[in-house]
Amino acid sequence: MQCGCVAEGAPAVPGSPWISGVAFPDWAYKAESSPGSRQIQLWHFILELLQKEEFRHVIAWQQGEYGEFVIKDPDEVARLWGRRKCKPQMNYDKLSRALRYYYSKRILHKTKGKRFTYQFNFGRPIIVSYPLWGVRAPPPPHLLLGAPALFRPAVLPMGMPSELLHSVLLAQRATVEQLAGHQTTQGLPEATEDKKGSGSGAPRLSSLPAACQLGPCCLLGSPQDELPSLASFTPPLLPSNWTCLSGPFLPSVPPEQQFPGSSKPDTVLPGPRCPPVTRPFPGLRLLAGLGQGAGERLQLWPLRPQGLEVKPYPMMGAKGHLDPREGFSEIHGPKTRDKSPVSPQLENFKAVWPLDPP
DNA sequence: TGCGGAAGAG
DNA sequence: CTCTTCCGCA
Repeated sequence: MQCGCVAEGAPAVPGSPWISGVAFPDWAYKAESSPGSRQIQLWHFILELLQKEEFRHVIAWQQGEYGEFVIKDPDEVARLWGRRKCKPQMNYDKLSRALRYYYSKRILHKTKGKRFTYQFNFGRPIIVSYPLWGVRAPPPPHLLLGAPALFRPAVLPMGMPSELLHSVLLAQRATVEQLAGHQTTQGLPEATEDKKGSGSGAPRLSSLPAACQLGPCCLLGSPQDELPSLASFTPPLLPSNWTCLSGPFLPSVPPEQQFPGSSKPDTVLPGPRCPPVTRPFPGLRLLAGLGQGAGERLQLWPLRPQGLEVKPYPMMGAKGHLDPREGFSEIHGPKTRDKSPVSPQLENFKAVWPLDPP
């Protein structure tokens, strides 16, 4: 940002029509996720573009698969990226090389057979919190259900950095809003505090109340209070198979599988799994011992919309290393989504927020 | 088109 | 560490 070749194509510019009037939040540039100061990472950038309507002709989410996006205009994306990074010589060849590095980091993988199509590794679904539906101005559920292809459940990868998480949610919400023609005015993840990213090792989602840091996930009583920045998120469809937790609960998630920025050790304490549920999510059943159990995988089985089929999580090699695609578990969205029942009780749904893995 | 090694910059 | 740049290979 000092080279003067910033902006343009850089959504971070103030005043840009960010989905909710908020320029790309600070957290996207946090040192934790970006080496050496606030250098934006490519995947951040990609997400940025994906969120902006004006780039829809250049890059866009692909309907059909979760997290899949298509680079419609490789040269343009490269140009934008180059501009952002002050690398005038940037081209798609180079950019794609960078993207390929993400394969091994399990951030992305290539959608074979589809040109310029990549997919964020939203495998290993974990629960993504849904602050109350409609806490502020989010579109009503039916909107979500009405546009199935556009709202894939927020299936996020274990180890996904909260930044990505935010972005994804943001993106989904963007879509939702665009679709719904909604104009929400508030509520984006403004870099809620955080400032103190404390470099590495610090738990992200620093805006979480202390209580949430006790365990890998937490139920928020009042999202808008606890997680102001997320409170107004429009929740994507509920994944049919959620694994709430990460890190300590999934012993088999070796560091190599973590996403950048989340590979730091420590911090997230095992603590009480899901803290006392004050108001249990209706229709939810907690499987896998809240208390103990080998696998220690807490799964929430929400009302499963029929048609939602879920594949079991991929196993991690004993070695702990996964092939980029290995860890990708697809959850086929409502192929036969009969927009059915996402349940009327969604409004009572409590946010279950996975802390970043250590 | 896409992949991944190698070297190097910051 | 995250790319950037080059390049050979398929």
